[in-house]
Amino acid sequence: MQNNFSKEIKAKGLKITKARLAIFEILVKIKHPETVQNIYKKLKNIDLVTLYRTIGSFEKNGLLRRVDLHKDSVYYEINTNHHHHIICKKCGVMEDFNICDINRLTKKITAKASQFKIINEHNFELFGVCNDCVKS
Amino acid sequence: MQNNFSKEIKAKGLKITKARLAIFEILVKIKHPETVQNIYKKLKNIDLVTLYRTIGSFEKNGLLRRVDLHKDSVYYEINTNHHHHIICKKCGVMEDFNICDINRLTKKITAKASQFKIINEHNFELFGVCNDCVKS
DNA sequence: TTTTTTGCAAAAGGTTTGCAACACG
DNA sequence: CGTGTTGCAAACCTTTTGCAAAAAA
Repeated sequence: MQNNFSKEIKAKGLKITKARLAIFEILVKIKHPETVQNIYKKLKNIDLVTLYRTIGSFEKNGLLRRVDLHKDSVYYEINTNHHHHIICKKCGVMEDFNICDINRLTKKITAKASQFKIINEHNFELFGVCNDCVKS
Repeated sequence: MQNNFSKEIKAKGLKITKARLAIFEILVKIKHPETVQNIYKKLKNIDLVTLYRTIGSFEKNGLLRRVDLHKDSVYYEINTNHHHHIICKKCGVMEDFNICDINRLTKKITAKASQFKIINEHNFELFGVCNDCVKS
């Protein structure tokens, strides 16, 4: 059982399985953050429990990023092309951006922090009102 | 029924009630982000359902911030003294920081964004390993 | 063949809803 | 007094757990 995504999964020390390949493929395709339930809807013949377990292990291994969009559910996104999101509080529309200056900021922050020198992950999402919702 | 917190609540157009004052007071005291369940434990004679509804309305009215710490539950924090958090991925210890350059960043970001000019909220949390956990 | 992963059923949590009683202003 | 808020019970939805069968290496 081999395809384009086997390498990424194997590189994390995980076994290649039908479920993992299918889930990884969906995540690569959708690009945008998505809920577990919506990922599940796109899956065929994979149990919801397996999806939860797979997402858990993908997240732990850094294949997946968890994104907080201040919505009811948790969203997950494939962890490539480092970027963040602006979310419209009115209609929910989303746009990506890639300015985040994280290196410069973490340097400044760790210089001041008393308990931390090592920072290796970050959340950064913006919320506002999209141009369409401003008009109406 | 009046105390120090009546003003803040009234300013948002909410009625002053026993539940709202009690919940607001707890949130002011704990300062750190906290789960609904833990806030509930500190409450007396207030139903969990009322707590959920109150948190919902406080959040909508900007009295409360929701903070994503990449843990199982959602955390809430009183929305004063703008700051963010560094969380240790190993032991969960948390430290505040207040460098975030949000104004400079949102200017750069909205200049490039195609669908957004107005940004009025943001998430920004860092994750790393605290100095104690590095040693052990 | 050994170890990990999966599916199913069921349990456990967390959050929301409907409705009648109550309290604020 | 009218409207918004609360408490209770129950529903609902999400996520986790245990265990036996199946699959990967």
